[in-house]
Amino acid sequence: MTAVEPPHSGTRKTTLAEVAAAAGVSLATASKALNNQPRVSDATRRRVQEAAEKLSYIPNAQAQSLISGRTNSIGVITSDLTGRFCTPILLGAEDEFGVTSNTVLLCNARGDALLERNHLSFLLSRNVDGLLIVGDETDPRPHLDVPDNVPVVYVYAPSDNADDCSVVCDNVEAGEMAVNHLLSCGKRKIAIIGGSDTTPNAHNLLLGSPSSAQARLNGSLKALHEAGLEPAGPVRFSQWTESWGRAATRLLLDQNVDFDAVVCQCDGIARGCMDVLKERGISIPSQVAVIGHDNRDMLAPDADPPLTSIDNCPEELGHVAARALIDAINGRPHHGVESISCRLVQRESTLPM
Amino acid sequence: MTAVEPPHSGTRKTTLAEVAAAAGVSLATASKALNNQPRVSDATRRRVQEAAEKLSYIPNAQAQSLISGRTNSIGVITSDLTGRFCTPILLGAEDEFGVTSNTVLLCNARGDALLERNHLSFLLSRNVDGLLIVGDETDPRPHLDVPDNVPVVYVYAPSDNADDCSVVCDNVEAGEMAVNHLLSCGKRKIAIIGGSDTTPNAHNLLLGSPSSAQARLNGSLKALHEAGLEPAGPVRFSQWTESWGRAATRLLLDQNVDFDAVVCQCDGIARGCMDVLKERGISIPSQVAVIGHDNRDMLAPDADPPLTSIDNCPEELGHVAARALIDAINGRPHHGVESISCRLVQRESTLPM
DNA sequence: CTGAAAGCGCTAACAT
DNA sequence: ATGTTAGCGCTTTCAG
Repeated sequence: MTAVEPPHSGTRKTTLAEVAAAAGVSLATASKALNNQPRVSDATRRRVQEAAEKLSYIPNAQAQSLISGRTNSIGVITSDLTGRFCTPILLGAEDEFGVTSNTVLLCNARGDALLERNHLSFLLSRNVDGLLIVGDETDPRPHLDVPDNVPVVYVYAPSDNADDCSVVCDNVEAGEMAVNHLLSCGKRKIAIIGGSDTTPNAHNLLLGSPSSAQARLNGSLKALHEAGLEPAGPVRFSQWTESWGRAATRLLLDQNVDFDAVVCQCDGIARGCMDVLKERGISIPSQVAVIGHDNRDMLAPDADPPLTSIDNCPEELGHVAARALIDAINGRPHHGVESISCRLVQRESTLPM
Repeated sequence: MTAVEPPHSGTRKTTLAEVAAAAGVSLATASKALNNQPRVSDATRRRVQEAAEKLSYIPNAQAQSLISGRTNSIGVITSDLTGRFCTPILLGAEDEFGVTSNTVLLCNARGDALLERNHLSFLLSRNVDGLLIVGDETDPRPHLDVPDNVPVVYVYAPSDNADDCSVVCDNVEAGEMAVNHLLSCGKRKIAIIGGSDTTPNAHNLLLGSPSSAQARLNGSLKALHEAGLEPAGPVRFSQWTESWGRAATRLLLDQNVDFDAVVCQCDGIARGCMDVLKERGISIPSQVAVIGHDNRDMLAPDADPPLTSIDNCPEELGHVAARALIDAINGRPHHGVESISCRLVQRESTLPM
């Protein structure tokens, strides 16, 4: 960490007083003129605006918010080191705020609770109008203690306090969607390769908040049961990696499980699965169809054949979360967990084209 | 005298005045006490700190920076929609700024020049102490017109104004490094599969700033020439995708090019290349070694075999850029382009292990 | 329609 | 060692 010195004496910014002087009016009039307040003659207004333009006047947001009590900025605390969830969520949030002219103060807590507290008090001292807490897992995270005039929305990882507002993606629906798609393709013997099943702790069990692996599985099982089916072979959990996808697929094949489709709980697993199927000369999708989760950029569209996948729509998550936050800032807080629907992206790993 | 309210029931934030009153001291003393200024007795200081703690006092950053003239915040404008470059760069910058003292205002311009200008004036009105402009390509980008008391550092995509400070990764060195590693593994017949060669426009030609594909190629050719070698087969450019990697590799094989190693200009291409090699029964790395660029999380480590790759160290880019920005904020601006070294990450696609 | 004056919350000279 | 006072740049009554 490098030391920061006192301000460098550089060119000073033009103040409103200077603009007023240049336009030959008082401070108050200049302020009204620039803020489109009513009690200013058109001629004066124009004169002030021209002076401001000429001096390239930029209003001081600090001074403004000292008065208004509003900063038109929101704080985002994330623990997402890859930017995978965070970036699309921020994009969505920016879209929403764009209208209101808002700035995002971004902090990365790197999953460290202490760092998170530091960032939090920092953002509070900056008087952010609201907070977006972006997790990188679907498991619930501890409620954050924040003065209750500052609204908070939890994104991706919900708060463990049911009264808080959380926006998450619907992994149960995602699991269902995967199976239903395969069924619609005429597949009936559907195997499932799980991701990493972080055993939910007592806390999460109480809340009934399973890991994303469990949630996706629950959805898939539900869809199977509704069709009067059971998964082909045992469902195993290990990691969210290609190598696990390879290993799990080899297991299925070596144990002579009879299957014509595989739900892989992430695209990496699906890629590993496809590799092994191709290695064994099994054609995709005619003999075995493969579907993934997450619709990851580098993994799904460019697979061979391109991989059908369930997109969690993180950008939509950002939109909805931002809207909830704006509502709360405007005095209409949301409560509880809001689930965002996923989207099926059909490609050739399930559809012969 | 206003009653002191507990933090959770109060709507208004506690001010320093309230803390001072609670501690029975003046405003000035309270300020000194909390800012560890010298002229306060230990007893008083403790009393004030306790009062502040009890009232959960949070200083108002707006008021502070109205006085100090600095906001302890920097603005970041990015056009990186995936967060791939931006996130690690932000992490590096956060490290450098020290988590407790600085905030990052993040804006995404989505490659839109107008939106960029909007964000820029927004950040300026917020009096950011400096600006980090993060591109998503290695090609130079237009210089940004900013009042010269606000320092700017361009990251990843350099400014087209040589007087500006830019921090970029050294793709020439990366290209060299890839070839030299293969040479050190005993390979001599090295093929190269290029990425997307965005034809540099007249502007870039003048600046001598080739695309990253060209830069990497130049480095690789340099290393080959120094070893008295030429690339095996023609070097082709198309896209940064796996399918191009597959196509290019098939071309090499079908045209009977004699090669024992391939430099792929990104990990996706390398993955496609490996797939085709395996498909044709060519063993990696004993018959043909494969090396990629970028060391992408989901692509390189989990390939089969794991893919050796050149890491562009974006986090280091963030560190260096942040340091340059801090220097500039402190009145010691950097000028010109600074190149950051890459790092070779050895895995089994080049090394039998 | 325009301007003088009172702060927003805080720090930094200057008293005491 | 502590208190008083004058602003930082701006908006907003409230007089003219």
